[in-house]
Amino acid sequence: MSLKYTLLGFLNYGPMTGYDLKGYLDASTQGVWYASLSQIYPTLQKLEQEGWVESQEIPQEGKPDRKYYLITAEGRAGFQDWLDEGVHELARHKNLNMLKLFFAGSLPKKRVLHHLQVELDLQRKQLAKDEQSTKQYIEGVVAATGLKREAVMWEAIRRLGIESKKTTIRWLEETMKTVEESYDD
Amino acid sequence: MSLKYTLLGFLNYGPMTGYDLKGYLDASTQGVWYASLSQIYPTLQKLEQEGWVESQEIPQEGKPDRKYYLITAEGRAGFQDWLDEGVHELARHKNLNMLKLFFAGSLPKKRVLHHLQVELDLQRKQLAKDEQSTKQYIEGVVAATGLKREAVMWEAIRRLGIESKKTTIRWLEETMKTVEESYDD
DNA sequence: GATCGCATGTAAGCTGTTACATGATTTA
DNA sequence: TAAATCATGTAACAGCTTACATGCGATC
Repeated sequence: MSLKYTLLGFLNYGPMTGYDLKGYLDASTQGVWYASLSQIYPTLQKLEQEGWVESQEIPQEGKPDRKYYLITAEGRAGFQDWLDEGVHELARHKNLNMLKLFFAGSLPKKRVLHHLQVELDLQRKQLAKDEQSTKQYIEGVVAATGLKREAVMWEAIRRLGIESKKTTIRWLEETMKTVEESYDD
Repeated sequence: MSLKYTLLGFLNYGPMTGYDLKGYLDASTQGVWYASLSQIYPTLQKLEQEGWVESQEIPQEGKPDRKYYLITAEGRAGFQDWLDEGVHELARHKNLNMLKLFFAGSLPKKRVLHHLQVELDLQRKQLAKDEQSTKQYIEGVVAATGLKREAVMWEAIRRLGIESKKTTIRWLEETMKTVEESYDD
């Protein structure tokens, strides 16, 4: 269960709430991992049962109490073991949008171009977001926490996200041309 | 349930067994979709219950009978509806290997470089496979079935897979350099 | 006045993985 | 002789999504 290690990885930087974790996850991992709040909260509870994290509630007014999670020594050890473990196969991603394009041969040309254009717009919009926001975000976290060394890999993953999106955008542009030229209706 | 549509998409080209479908899926979608046989077989059974496919058993000796699935008119219509439906958000992939690299700041330099090198080897090996095999595979299917128009998108997806892997390889090489230069232990 | 952000969760259900079971033939 | 290929599946479990529930304060 990889979400456990994702959460543990962030808690290793400092105590946070489930809500905070969701924010960090969305803002920093460039889509390398994703989870919803309704998966995060129960996972934190399981981690607590296993003794890998502890929680501490801070009362608030007008809002639910903030429930901070802190990584324990066992959690830290478990996380380091996971980190150290070798990787031995490629990730297999699933991409519903590309799956649809894979099968799009039986759709009218106009509709294929429309699907491609929608994906292109989405990718461009996301790239613009990534380029302006994530870098500042990382700099902010480093300024606040002093985690300079970690920032090397965060920055690397950020670059990977940007380069991947650029590759996809180039591919979408080229594929639109190919489709325009390659068949009739 | 997207596996349903994936299977239907292939069955739309012609009757096949579950085992065949697994082969096509692995060989042609460039990791755009993935499924195990133990997910494919029950999914085909569900599709049959829903009347979107029909099956026909061909006896064999020494091996289990081959069970061919054929798409029905309802299945074809359902598939076309799905294909035609607009897409409105980006896919979110999860990549365990990259997640580990994201957190690798607390690992010794040597170990980070090792993880990067393993991933680089895997990506290069897969790229080599894709470059030689998938193109021939597509040409073979077109020769056998005459699905020329479909081949435009298959070929496009194949190029996307190759370009994505090249981008990742370039990133891994650059990141190894950055890590070598950026910190001490 | 409606939606967004903050902040926590639960419950039901669907999706997907891993391990198991069978067994002949072919390849390394 | 061991492993891979062909060919079908089942059962138990883990992972994940969607819908629901609550409620204040701030912004549009």
